[in-house]
Amino acid sequence: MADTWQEELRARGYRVTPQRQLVLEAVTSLEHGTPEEICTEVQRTARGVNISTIYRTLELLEELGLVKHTHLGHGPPTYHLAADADHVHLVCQECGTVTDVPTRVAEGLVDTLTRDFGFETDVHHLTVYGRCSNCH
Amino acid sequence: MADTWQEELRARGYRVTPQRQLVLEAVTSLEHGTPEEICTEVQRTARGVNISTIYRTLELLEELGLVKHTHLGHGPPTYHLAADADHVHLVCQECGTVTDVPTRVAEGLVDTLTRDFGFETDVHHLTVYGRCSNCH
DNA sequence: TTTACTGCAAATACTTTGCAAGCCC
DNA sequence: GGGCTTGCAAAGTATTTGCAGTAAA
Repeated sequence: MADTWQEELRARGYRVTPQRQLVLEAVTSLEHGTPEEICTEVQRTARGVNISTIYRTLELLEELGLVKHTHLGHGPPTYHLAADADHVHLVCQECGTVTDVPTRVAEGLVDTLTRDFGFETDVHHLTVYGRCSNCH
Repeated sequence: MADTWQEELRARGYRVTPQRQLVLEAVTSLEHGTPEEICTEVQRTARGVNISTIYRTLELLEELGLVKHTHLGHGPPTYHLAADADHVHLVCQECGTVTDVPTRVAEGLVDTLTRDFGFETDVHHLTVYGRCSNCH
């Protein structure tokens, strides 16, 4: 399963470029990152890369199902690998800390929404706000 | 319990102004609204009110615990009365529809997070993404 | 009168878009 | 070589801030 995504790109008429590889690597190594942070990470290797390329690339990678994003509050969205997405974000409204917990915690919620409302939950996009154990 | 919030304002050294009353009324009648939408609603009564006043007022009303906001996706946040907040938002990633369901559906999740992670969930700020019954 | 509040305009943050040059295939 | 991609700059959308005039108490 070496370079599947590259082939997938080409199969769809897109091209494999250094920028796209770098963005995917940055998302991988950062685990969680805003477009700005990803841009900074990419620029450690290739200085010329523009922020608008980051936005365009993230949109493309998301369309391909390689990365996902979540809204963790006011600011810019956070991107992460779709493959690493098996967790739910807990955001502390007090200190801003983000904790990852297994999606298993939302099983009951998912079942209820499916059963009672016919709603198919995207658990990987779930963010829960509240107070972490340090802040109460 | 007529004018408690006005007294609360004054008690804290703030002032009761027509703008603040109008914003609260707009949030009440809209049920859910972005700052922009609230501004438009307010301006149906008082044309001169500026969008920056809306932002400042919403921040104040939230600090007082009268209104709350949620992030329903990319765009601007949605404000609603704290008193009306007893629901969870289901956002369809396909058609964009927002459905309100009782917070009760998240009981299990809340309990698990409290028990296993010491995390105190703010259910009223909970937004669940996925596909609604019409979109799959 | 005192000083919080507002409107206005400018600044800031985040994201998108147009276009000519560049590079993948 | 064709056309998808990129960098750059400019425009667009969302929000914040400074300041001087206005109004609540």
